[in-house]
Amino acid sequence: MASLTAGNRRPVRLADIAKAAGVSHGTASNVFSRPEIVREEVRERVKAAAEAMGYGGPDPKGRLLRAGKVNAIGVATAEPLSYFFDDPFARVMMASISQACDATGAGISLVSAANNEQLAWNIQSALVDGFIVFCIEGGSRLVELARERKLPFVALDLDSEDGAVAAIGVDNIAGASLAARHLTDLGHRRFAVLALPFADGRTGLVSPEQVRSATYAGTRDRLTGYLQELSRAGVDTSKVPVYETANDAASTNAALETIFAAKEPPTAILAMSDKIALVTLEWLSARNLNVPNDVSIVGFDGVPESAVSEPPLTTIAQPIAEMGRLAVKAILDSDGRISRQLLPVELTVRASSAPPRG
Amino acid sequence: MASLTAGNRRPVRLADIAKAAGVSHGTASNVFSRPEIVREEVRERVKAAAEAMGYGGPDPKGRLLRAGKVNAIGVATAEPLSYFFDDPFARVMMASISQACDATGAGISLVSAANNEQLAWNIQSALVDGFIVFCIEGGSRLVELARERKLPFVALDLDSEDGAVAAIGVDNIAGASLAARHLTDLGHRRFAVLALPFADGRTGLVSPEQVRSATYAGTRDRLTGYLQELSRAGVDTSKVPVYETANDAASTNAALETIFAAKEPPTAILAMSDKIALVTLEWLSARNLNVPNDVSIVGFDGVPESAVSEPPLTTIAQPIAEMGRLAVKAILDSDGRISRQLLPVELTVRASSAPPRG
DNA sequence: ACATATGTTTGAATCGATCCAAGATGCAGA
DNA sequence: TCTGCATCTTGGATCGATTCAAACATATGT
Repeated sequence: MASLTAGNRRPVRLADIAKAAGVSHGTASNVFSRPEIVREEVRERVKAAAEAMGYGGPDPKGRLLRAGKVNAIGVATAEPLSYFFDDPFARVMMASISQACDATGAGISLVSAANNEQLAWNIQSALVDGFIVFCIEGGSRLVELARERKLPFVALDLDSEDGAVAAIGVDNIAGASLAARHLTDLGHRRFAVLALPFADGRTGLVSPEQVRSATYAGTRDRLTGYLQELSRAGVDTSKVPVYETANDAASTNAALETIFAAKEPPTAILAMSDKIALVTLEWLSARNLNVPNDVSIVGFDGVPESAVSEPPLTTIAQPIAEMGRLAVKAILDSDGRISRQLLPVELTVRASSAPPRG
Repeated sequence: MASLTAGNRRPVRLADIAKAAGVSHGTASNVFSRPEIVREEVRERVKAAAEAMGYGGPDPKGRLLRAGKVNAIGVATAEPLSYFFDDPFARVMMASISQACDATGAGISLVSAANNEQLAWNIQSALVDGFIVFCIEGGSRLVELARERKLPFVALDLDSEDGAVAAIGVDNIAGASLAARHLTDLGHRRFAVLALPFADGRTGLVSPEQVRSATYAGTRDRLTGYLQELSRAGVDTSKVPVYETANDAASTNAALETIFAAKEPPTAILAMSDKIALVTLEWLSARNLNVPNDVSIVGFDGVPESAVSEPPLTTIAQPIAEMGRLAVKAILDSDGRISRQLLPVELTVRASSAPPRG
C-alpha cells in the first residue's frame, strides 16, 4: 500500500503495464489508442493492470514525438502574460481567436516572458504548431524569434514593410484619415494627437524625425493618416502636438497635462487607441471639461468598452473578430505561403464628438 | 535552390546538421544547449550548417521527452475557451494566475472543448505539468478527468466534500451570511435570491429538494448562508423565491420578470455573482426602478466591474488575486500531498444597498 | 619520457509512446 | 490433414532530442 500511495516518483510507463499484463507494448498501446482491435479479455487485463499500477494513460509527451502535431497554437506577446486579460483590445482579439480554436478543436498556449532572455527561450521551446504574434512593443524582436522557429506564424496588426512575414492588419492610414476627416467636417481646427509608441520605451512629445525613424509602422501609418487629412483640410500640421504614450493611464495622463497647459488647448483629440481615449475621457471629466462640448475625441480600435463609456466613444472600429478568425485560419491551414491581409475599418460615430463650441 | 525554398516538408533534424557538419549528434546538441563547452571552430561550423539547411533549432518535441518537464500549467474549464476572456470573474482570476506564472517563468495552456468527448481528449493530451480547474458547470466531470491524468491539480472555487481533491475556495457560507446580514441590518424584509446553477443545465424557480440534491456545493453553501442569516433575522425563508440562473443575461432577465411580476416584489436582491447583479442593475434601470431606493442589491465576487457600475455594487469580495497565486503555487510546488484552502471573503459596501423605502 | 590534468568529442542509452510488417492463432471448408 | 482467411499479437523501427561515461587530444609538471 505504501508504495501505491507514496509512489516515490511516477515512473510507470506503458511498457510497465505491458509487462505486468503479460503483453507486448504494441498491444498495450492499442488498448488505449485503438481499443476495438484488441480482444476483450486482453483489453480488460491490461486496463486492470493500468488501474492497479496507477497509470494515468499514455503520456502525451511520448505520443507527441511520434505524432508530430501538437494541436495547439501559441499566442505570443512581449508584454506580461496578464496583458491578454487586462488589455481591452487583446481581450476581444483573444476571445475571437479562442472561438476559432474551439471550432477546430485546437488549444491555445500563451507565450510571453518577464525579460527578453526568457522570451527567446519560451518561444524556442513552445509546444505549438504555429504562432500568432501580437505586435505591440518589442514587435520586431518577437517576429524575428517566431520566424526562427520555422513554424507557420502570423503577425497581428503589424504593418511591417517586411514582405517576408505573414501579417493581418487593418488599413491604418485609411482609418486615421476617417477619424481626422470626421473631426474636420465637424469644424475643428485645433488638434492634439495621443499616439501609440513609435519605438520602444519612449513617451513624450514627438519630433518629425522621430516619426520618420519609427520602429512601429502601424503607429506611423496612423499618424500619416491623421496629418494627411488635417493638412488637406487646411490645418497647419506643424502646430499639432503629437504625444507618444505607452498605451497606459500614466503616460496618457502626463501627455494630457502638457497638452492642456497650452495657451490654446485643442478642441479635438485624436487617440490612437480606445484605451488612450478612455483614459482621456476620465481625465477630462475629472477636470470638469465636457466631452463633446469642450473637447471632442475619437478613439481607435472599437473595443466593447468604447460603447458603454461616458460618453460613448466615437471611434475607428477594427474588425477584431474577423482578424482573430483569419489569424487562426492562417496558422491551421498554412500552406507554407505567406500572405498579408489588410482589412478595412469603419468610423463608428457616437457621443464623444461634436462641433466645437461657438 | 528549389529544394531550399520549397523544402517539401521540413525533415531537417539535429542529426542532419551533425552529419553535414561532420560531428556527432552529441556535439551538435551541445552547440545549441551548452555552446560554451564546444570549441569555437566546431561551433561555428555547426551553426553554419544549421543556417544553410534551414534548421529552426532543437525541436522542443524531442527535448521535452527527455527533459520531462513541460514548464507550463494547464487551465481547464468546461465552458468554451472564450470564457477566459469574456467572464469578468474568470478574467481577474486569469490575470492573477498569469502574473504568478510570469514570475516563475511558466507558460499557460488553455484547455477546453466544444463537446464532452473532445474535452476528455484535450485533457488527456494536454502538454502541461499540472492543471488548474475552473469549476463552474460540469465541474465534477472535469475534476474526474484531471485526476485521471495523475498530475498535480487544484480545483478553483469547488466546495466539493470530496477530500481527495486539492481545492482553493472561499468561505461561501460566511460570505453569503455577510451579504444577507448587511441587508437585514438595513431593515429589509422582502428578499429574492438570484442563484448560480445548482445542477447542470437548469434554470428557474428552485424547490427545497432541488437544493438538497445540488451538484454544486458552492451554490448550495451560498444559499445556506443567505437563508440561515435571513431566518436568524426573523424572515420567513419559505417565502423567499430562489431563482436558478445560468450566470448569464438571458436567464437572469427571465428570473427578474417573474420576480417583479409578484404582488409584493422584493426590496432586496441577493445575487450569487457580480455578473448576475450587474445584469440586474441594467434590468432595473430599464424599468425605471431606482437602486438602491426602490431595490437594494448585493453581489458576490468583487470583480473590478462592480466598482464602476451605475450605481457601484455592494458585494462580497473574494480574494481573487490571492486565489490565483495560491493555485499556481500549489501546482508548481506540488509535493504530492493534497491541500484544501478556504479563504475569507469580505463585504464591500458601495452604493447599491440602502434601507428600504418608508 | 612519463604521469597528470584539462579540454573536446564521441556514441550508445534513454525519454514514452505509435506504427507496421510479419508471425501466431483459431476456425471453416476441401 | 492441409489450405485459406480472419483476427489478434508481437517486436523492432521510429519520432528528435539530451546525457554521460569513456575515448581521445593536447598541455603541464617533474
